[in-house]
Amino acid sequence: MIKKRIVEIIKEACDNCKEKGVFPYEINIDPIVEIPREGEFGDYSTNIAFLLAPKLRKNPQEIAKTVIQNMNYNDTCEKVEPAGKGFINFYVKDEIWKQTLMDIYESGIDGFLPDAGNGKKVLIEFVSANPTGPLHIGHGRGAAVGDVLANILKNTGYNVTKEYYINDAGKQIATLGASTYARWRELKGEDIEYPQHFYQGDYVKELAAELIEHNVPIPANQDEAIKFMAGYSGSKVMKGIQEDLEEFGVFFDNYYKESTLYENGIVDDTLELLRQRGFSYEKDDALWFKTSLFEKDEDRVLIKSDGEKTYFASDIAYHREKLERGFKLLVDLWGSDHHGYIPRLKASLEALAEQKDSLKVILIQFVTLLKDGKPFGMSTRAGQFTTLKEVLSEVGRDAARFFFLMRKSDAHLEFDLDLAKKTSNENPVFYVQYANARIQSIFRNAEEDGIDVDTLMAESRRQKAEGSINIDLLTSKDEIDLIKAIHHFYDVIEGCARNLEPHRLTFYLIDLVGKFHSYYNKTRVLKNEVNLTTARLLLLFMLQKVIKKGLDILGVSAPDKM
RNA sequence: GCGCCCGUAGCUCAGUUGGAUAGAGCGUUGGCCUCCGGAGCCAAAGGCCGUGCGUUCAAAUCGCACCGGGCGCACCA
Repeated sequence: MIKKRIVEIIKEACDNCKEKGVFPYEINIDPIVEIPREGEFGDYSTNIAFLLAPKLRKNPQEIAKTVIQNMNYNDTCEKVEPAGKGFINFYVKDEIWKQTLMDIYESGIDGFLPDAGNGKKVLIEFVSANPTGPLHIGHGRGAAVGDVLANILKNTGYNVTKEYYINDAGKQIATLGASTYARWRELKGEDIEYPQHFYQGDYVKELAAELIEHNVPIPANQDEAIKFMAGYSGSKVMKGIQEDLEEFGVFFDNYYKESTLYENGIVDDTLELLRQRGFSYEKDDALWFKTSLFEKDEDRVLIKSDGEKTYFASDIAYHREKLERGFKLLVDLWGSDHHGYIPRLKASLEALAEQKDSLKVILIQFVTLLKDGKPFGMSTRAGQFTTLKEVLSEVGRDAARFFFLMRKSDAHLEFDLDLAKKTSNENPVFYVQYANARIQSIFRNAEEDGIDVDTLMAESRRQKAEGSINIDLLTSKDEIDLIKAIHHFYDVIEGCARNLEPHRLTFYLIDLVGKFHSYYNKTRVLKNEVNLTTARLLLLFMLQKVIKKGLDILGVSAPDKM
């Protein structure tokens, strides 16, 4: 990593300044090195002079000059310049850039990616839709974001577990049972009123019809029948959800049932623990948690006056259980309408384990479907669904996943169905995939010229050892820029992981691929002088590795032909 | 009333830990293959970064107030 080398160079320079007595004392700040906006400010820049200025009581421009004078950068940079009001800009040697290309080849793309996680155990919980109806498009967005985030964390050295939490103990499942029972009686010819608060979707009728069709024996007692149907419908719906997720390319390591928390006494244990520590109290025949002790929020009910436990109670138990399973970082993806729930849950983790910061909640904003430029199918009328399944069959997995990741997750997303279906440059999915197909096409043509790209790579590796490296012939600005862009994959992935923001990868890929398309248009790869062709093929080889890896993390396919 | 998110080009949106002259796609206008895939490329036009005040060497980014949009504020799940 060149950036790390730059940080070292700066630190060394500061040490030199101290030794020579230029600085009165040891400088102990981590210099911030960033990639400047494209332009004349070099490959990297640091603001360290600004940070030192108040301490040394000197003008930042002067400090920048002093630091540079005491800097040994010749191994990495062709020049280092003071700029602006006190920036220090680093211009990395082209040879170094080219060298990193070979280094990435040596280490492989996986070895190249950062190891920020260091094996840390992460539990990422997402979707977690109640099994009372099919997944809708909002769940799809959560599924895409969660799955890709998991991929990113896995690729940066985290030990990741993906989990789906099933609320199977609450009232909703009971209502699903009652709904199915009511529909079942209707189908049996009874004239009954179907209550407003029951599930309105047609899938309930279908479930009831199935029961009749397959002659499933129904208990005669009404309560037992409802209970039976709750179990039946719940597992059927859950199965459907799993099938939809599978089609979407999302697989979970665990499905964790709320009911197991009760069966294993974890909820009662947790409540007892809170009571012992004095974080709960009784009022109006209910048991309350002292949220206000930890967060700017009101106290919340754990056990209602009728003796029933709230969802909050089991959620606390669930998250405590996550910590006890050894997870150090808990990532939850919730619909943004649940944002008000964050403080109380964090408060509970603080109360139980002083670990409120180990919980990171990512909010998923709403998705609006657009068709013919107009919002579509978002009726609030009960029972009207715009299901994930429908969207998938309309636009396919690749476009759906890619589109869900084109916005940061806490921003509204307009999902343009027409655009997602287009096979043109307007559709960014195809734009990215097309780049890969184009490179592959060049490789196919190369093969016709008797060049096998894989053997070529091995060859260039040997040449490197002999000191005559083909990549020396990559001299144009476009080529160096492409190499830099390839190298920045590292920073992008690191940023995605640090901020838990997978959308950055999507933007990076679009940008990277744009550089390639531009390069392709002005530069001929094949049928040049043989060493030049070789050098350019090598560049494309590494570029393709990054594109494929990026798409792989997004869970989007990278076809060789389109 | 209280809280959270959002406000950047005509539209949809990026903008790194606060950094230098604000970025892309679409749309508009005008160009580019005898040539590795035109599902592509190049160029132009387009901006009070919602408004005001503050913090800072430096603010689209942080703080406060206001305006506008969305969403929450149950002994619901």
